[in-house]
Amino acid sequence: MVTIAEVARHAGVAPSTVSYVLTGKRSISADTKSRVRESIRSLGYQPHVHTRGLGITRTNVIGLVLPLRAGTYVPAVMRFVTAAVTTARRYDMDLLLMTADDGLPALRRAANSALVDGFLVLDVEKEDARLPLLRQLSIPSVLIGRPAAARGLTCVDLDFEAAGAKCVEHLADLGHRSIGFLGAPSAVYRRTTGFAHRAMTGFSAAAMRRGVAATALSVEEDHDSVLRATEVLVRAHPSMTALVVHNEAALGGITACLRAAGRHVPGDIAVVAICPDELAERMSPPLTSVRLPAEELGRHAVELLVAKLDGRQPPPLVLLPPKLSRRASTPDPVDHAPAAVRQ
Amino acid sequence: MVTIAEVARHAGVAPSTVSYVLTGKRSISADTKSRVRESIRSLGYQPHVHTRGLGITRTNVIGLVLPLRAGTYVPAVMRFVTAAVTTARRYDMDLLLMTADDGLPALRRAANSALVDGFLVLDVEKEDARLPLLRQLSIPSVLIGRPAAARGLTCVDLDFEAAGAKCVEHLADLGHRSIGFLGAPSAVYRRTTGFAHRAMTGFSAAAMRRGVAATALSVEEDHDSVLRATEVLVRAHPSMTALVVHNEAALGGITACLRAAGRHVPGDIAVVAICPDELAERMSPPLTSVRLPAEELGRHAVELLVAKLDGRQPPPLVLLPPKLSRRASTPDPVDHAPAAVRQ
DNA sequence: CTGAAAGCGCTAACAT
DNA sequence: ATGTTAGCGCTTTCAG
Repeated sequence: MVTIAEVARHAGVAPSTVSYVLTGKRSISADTKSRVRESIRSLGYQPHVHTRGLGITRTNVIGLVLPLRAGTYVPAVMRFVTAAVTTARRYDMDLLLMTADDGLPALRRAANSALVDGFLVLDVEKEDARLPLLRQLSIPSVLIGRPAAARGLTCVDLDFEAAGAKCVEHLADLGHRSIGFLGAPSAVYRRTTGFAHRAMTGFSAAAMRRGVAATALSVEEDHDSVLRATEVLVRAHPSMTALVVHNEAALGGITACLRAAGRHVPGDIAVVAICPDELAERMSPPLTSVRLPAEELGRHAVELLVAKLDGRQPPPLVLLPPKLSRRASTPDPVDHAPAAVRQ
Repeated sequence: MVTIAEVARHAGVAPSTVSYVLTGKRSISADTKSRVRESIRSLGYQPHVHTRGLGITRTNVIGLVLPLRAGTYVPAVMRFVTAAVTTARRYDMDLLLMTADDGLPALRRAANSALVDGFLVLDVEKEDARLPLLRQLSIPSVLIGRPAAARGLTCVDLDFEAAGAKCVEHLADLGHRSIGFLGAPSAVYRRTTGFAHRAMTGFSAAAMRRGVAATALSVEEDHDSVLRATEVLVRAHPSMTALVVHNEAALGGITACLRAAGRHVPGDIAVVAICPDELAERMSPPLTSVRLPAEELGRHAVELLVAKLDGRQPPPLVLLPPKLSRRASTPDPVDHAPAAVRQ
């Protein structure tokens, strides 16, 4: 291993001089400087990561904090990783995937040892335990998600409130006057996960604005629960002609469950999903959906972090606007469709 | 910042004693141990990774070398990453995704600066420029792939030779006597990529053993090339009743192309693919396939690396046996099928 | 402008 | 079973 001492010997100077050439913290004669540079090159010297007093030298590594808790759906997380790693490459940076269940010690370790230049944090909860630490660390971080107290932090997220609203707008424009909402498992709402809550809020508020009847229900992950929820909705609200689904697990069986409850998609009931585009496209019939833009979120997150590392002051919050793609599950109203019923 | 010295003072012992309590590298009296532990807790001590003598202490980070060259199909690579990151977590290790196009400087940097404990190298070519460096580095590495000179290195790969053979065996068992092979683009064979070559070799050798007529063709990635290749095969070998396809890009259009050449799958011609299972399942008709087990390769690779880090001596080469899943594209022979023709 | 030398927090010989 | 001490590679005083 080639050390600073060897470089110094090779260049005929003191170790400290080499250090100063590297850090630029004091002026060095052009002659010495070039001699040291030459030695560095010819010996192939590489600074040793574990001995940088203050993070003066960048590591060009971004710490991506993604706890692999039980129940984490890894492929979904990987969509973020793919986007982040691709974007990071454009800035000549690498990604350290930090998957420890309890992030705190790992975060502290990585920050203190100057292993990474900054953090990207996934899976952010409303009252996230990691926030105080992140604020206090010397290296910057960007959150994917939207905690309650974002003060002093940078966040990227989909505007889930607008997403919920957009679903309602689309359906109301098509003439629907009674709309159901199938949300995440109730545990998600009980935890302070935020995004689920915000989508539901957006949905309800938009329904009020448009004078549309709205009924929201949380749905567990098992098939039975989906079946029961749809039946409840259909029975209690026979005039309901549209459904918004914000639950990827439930999505797979939704058409079949509605059919079991006596409703045909899209003839009897229209469906809009909030989910990744690929998923919506692959359903039969293909579902109109507001997309969950993992790719864009990942890309923006990296770009925000790079901006902070460069000393720029990026906006504290980037909220991606929702984009609705219309597919077969929300056709134009036809004459023989069940009459829309005013609330 | 709480240091080991402060903990020592607080517990009334020497710094080294604290260190030994932490590392467990020598026996400490139960009394002292608990006193030190108590001090650590009450002072909130966090080890500072910044100063570990020689790379004796591990960083618990694995460097995953995956050059994101132009043309790299990221989702395919991510299948390895997913498997690797999940397995690494089980050993309490993290993954550093090193995506620089030219791996050499990055490899050297990571190794010299003790950023990672070892490397996992993807995308290994037969004469890989990184091999000499990897051999000479002080940290271990595991290759996914199979270079020509594997001496001193550890490799994991699918046994592509057996995979090619397995396709032939299956088809020969069904009575086919003339089989075609559509391989990777010719550039892949010209480059020393190995796996393509080995699959083809296995195919040809098995055909010889079984006394089956074999015709191999390389296929470019564009649709036209697929069309042309199938036509050539069908025309030149009218008695051909089966096809082995080792080319993911060509797979999508293969059924249509055969149809255009006047052959129906599986009525007129049977098809076996070497590709990920998901892909084969989603085709219509679903294709019999030998699966490309990215998940297992990733898992094995991490496990081999961990073994080396623990000072164990893992086998230098793990060759996963091919697994053939039969699907609709290779039905049992029926009476009205074209008569099998002996060579 | 440059060297010598004292640490940084920690580990591992070498002592007892 | 524990303490003492000499480094690890690098930065940063302190002296010229």
